[in-house]
Amino acid sequence: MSDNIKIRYEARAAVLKALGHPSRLFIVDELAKGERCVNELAALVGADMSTISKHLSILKSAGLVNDEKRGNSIFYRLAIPCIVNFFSCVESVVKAKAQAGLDSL
Amino acid sequence: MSDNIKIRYEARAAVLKALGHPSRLFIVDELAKGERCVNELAALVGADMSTISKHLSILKSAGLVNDEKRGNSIFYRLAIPCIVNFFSCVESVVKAKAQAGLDSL
DNA sequence: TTGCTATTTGTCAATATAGCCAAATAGCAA
DNA sequence: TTGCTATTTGGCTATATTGACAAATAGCAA
Repeated sequence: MSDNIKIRYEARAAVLKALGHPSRLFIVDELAKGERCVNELAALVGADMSTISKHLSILKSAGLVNDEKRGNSIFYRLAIPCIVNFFSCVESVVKAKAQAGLDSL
Repeated sequence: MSDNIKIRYEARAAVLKALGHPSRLFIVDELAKGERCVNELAALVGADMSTISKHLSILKSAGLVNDEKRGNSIFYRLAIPCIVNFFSCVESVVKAKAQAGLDSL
């Protein structure tokens, strides 16, 4: 793999890596419904707000979400909504895998 | 997040996590063109065959690839080709991020 | 059998990630 | 100002990942 290609795949992998955590995936799904503040997301996920804040900063670094401060809350929203279109394909992988598991019984 | 929902998001995240590595992403892209054996992929990526083998086992555990032994080679192929459709969206995230970087200069 | 090739698995060190608590920061309200 | 809420950041430990080398396994060919 040449350096150029490597850099390109690293950039793409960073996006997928950011999505590769259950809480972050849940957050993205939630933001697909509309903007949410950190507080709300922390309650929905059921984790410490500092933990959610760090997850959001990972999503933001990956370019997946934007934030906007209003009052003393910070609202996050999806930067690129097409992300959500992929989830049905991911789900088909999960389902095919589950089916393969059943087949082997 | 209820236990049920948590388990569902963990399953989805596992798929995305498997894609969240440059070498594995490259492998998936390569397999989108057709089946390849470990040997070929190791040469293309430029890494030790044992390293590629482990990457492939991660992709396989995630349900993203299948393998078939023929002769003394093992050929891998994509299990669920829709994965590739997502890459254009990932690319748009990467590009938007790059543009945002330029804007801030 | 022996030798050769392809692949996987075990081990290990370096590195990265996750999540909690505590502390720092910022805005609003009294 | 003080206090309250929302959020981020620092520090920490536990855990997971990566990738190389060596060793084990399997199939083919002589």
